[in-house]
Amino acid sequence: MTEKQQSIVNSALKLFADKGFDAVPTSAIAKDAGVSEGLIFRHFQNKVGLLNAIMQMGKEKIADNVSEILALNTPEARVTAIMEIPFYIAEEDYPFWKLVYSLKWQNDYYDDEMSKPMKDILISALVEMKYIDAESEADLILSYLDGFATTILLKGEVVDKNKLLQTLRKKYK
Amino acid sequence: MTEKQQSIVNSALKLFADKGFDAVPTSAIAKDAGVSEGLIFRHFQNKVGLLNAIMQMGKEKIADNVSEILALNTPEARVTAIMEIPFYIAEEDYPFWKLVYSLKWQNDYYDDEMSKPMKDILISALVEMKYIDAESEADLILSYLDGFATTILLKGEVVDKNKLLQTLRKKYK
Amino acid sequence: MTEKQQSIVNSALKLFADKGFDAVPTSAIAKDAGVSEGLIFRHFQNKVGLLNAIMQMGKEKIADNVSEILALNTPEARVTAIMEIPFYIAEEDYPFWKLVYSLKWQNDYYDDEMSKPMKDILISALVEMKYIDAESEADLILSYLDGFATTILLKGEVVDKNKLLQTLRKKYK
Amino acid sequence: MTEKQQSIVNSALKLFADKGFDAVPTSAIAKDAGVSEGLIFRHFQNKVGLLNAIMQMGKEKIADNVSEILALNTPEARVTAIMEIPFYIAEEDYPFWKLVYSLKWQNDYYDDEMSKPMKDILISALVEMKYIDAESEADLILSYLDGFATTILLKGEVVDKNKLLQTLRKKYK
DNA sequence: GATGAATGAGAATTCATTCAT
DNA sequence: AATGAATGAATTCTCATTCAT
Repeated sequence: MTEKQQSIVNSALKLFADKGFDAVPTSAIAKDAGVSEGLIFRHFQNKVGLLNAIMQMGKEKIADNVSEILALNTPEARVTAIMEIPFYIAEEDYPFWKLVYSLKWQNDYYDDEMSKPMKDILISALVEMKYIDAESEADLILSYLDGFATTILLKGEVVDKNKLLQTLRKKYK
Repeated sequence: MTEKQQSIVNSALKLFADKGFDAVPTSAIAKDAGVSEGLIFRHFQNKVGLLNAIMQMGKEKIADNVSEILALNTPEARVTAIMEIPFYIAEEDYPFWKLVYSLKWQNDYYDDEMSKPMKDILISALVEMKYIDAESEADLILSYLDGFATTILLKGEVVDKNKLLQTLRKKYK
Repeated sequence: MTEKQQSIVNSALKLFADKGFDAVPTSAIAKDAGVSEGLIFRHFQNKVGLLNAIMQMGKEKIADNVSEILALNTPEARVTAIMEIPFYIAEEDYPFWKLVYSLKWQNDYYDDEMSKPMKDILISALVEMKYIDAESEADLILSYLDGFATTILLKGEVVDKNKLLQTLRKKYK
Repeated sequence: MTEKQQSIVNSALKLFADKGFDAVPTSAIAKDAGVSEGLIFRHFQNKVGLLNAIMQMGKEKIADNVSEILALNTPEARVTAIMEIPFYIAEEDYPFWKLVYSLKWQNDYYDDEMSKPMKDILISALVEMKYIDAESEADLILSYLDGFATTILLKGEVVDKNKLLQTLRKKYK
């Protein structure tokens, strides 16, 4: 990926995360990226192609996450790690996650791809832990995860993330 | 509000919730509502005015919710009721809540107004219950709430809501 | 003409004179006149009909002017009177004349009707005064008239009308 | 300025001069100019931006006029030259001046900028010529100028411009 | 006579996308 | 690869006009 390509992706990600995919004209992306509008289409075919490229890059990050979690020894550790994912998102990755969460509400395409691997890991961990209704238990934990993500990504400046994590951990001693 | 005005609001709410505010042209709303496009602007000034009207109507619903919860006797009951709100949203109100949640991600204007009263109730209930860090505790519960809302509104057809609630309650017996 | 009809005409005249016929929506007229938009069409058929009604009323005023001038004894007095017409327009008639002058530039329909009688009087007066090229002389005087009208109607607050008239008269002792 | 940009400006000037700014849709300009409607907005932002561009180009023409007049040796020559400006407007510049004069009547924004330099030259010439009330004298001459412009631009085909100028000069021999 | 809801045509503007250079 | 002019379809919004009450 050339420097300009990267610049387009960065600008698009920032703007999409901020205003939503549909609210961002390609002209705004080109301007922010300091390139001509035509270049976006030469590199990414069309606006959706640009979105796909962004999501593709994100998925690779997620794959890394998944393997880290799989590397944990106990099922308990794996479950906890998943639930606490939002607390460990690097600030530089906030735009990507904001975009993922905003797309959830309009488009189920990306969502499944993102959460499916986590759900699979969760269920097998919970089965290993002898939970009777592992699926419902998994859904509950994924709900927590979504809730924490929502809070952290949207109220990052208002809510004390670390205190929140502490409070959470006390419950799950 | 005339019949046609109501029809516009209904169609807009449905479409906004489904595709997102920015992805719905006013022509689509008019068509769905069976009115001329101009009428939207005559009644609501502009597209944002229409959105505002929808949100205004929703806020009244929320106010009702708030007073119901305040009517509960014990702080424990109030806390539980808030956390479980998403499980009790009527299906006919799903579009409104989907819209609220989707707007959160591009526009924090409405959000504060929505969650502020709940947070206030939570904090005073938690103080009454002698929690040391009531604020963090409240944030945690509101995070749960957002997570449950996300799951129920988005995966309503895939996830068994009642089972999920049962699983949740077992934890907070 | 009923009170509301008069109110419509007044508002329309004021707004047309100020912003130009094409720049004034009928909705603005209705609002300013304090009547419903439909009423304009009931009384005047359409927007052009309203303009015609205004111009018709103005023409009657002009006819009065014409007879006053015809009543003057000497041809010199008549010529002078015509040239000085703009200096004697009542302030309340400014909007009407501004409208006439603004329409000149888009629409030759009204202009002829307004200036034709004056030109006829001028020519016969000038013939009587033994001018060789009465027509050119008349055009020159009508040009003066237009110039004074332009100055007085547009720069009424900036230019001292009376001083200007004095200066003019010194030339034509 | 590209060829198409120039074509837009030409068409707009012609149509605005003819029918008035508010009466000309951008679609008509695009059609006349043989370009897509969108191009107008890409180059000039909006309809008013197009008008501004036209006026800006015209002001440069005026500046040329002003310097020519300033180059004249005697104050008498300068005064006469200003008064006679309308007689020397090139036919190709008629549309621009028609536009200026038609805008005067709804919008005084441009007017001052146009006539101010002329008034300044006039006053200093008249002072040099020992006129007691130079300002009023200047206003009178500017009124003449406006009158001649009105006649020539609007009745150019009906009135004999040269004869009129002759008649005028006889007065000011 | 009077209102105000409603319409439909059209006007200004936006925007994804193409294309010559 | 990169630009920027250009397009055409859509989109938001306006406005004269009609019509039921």
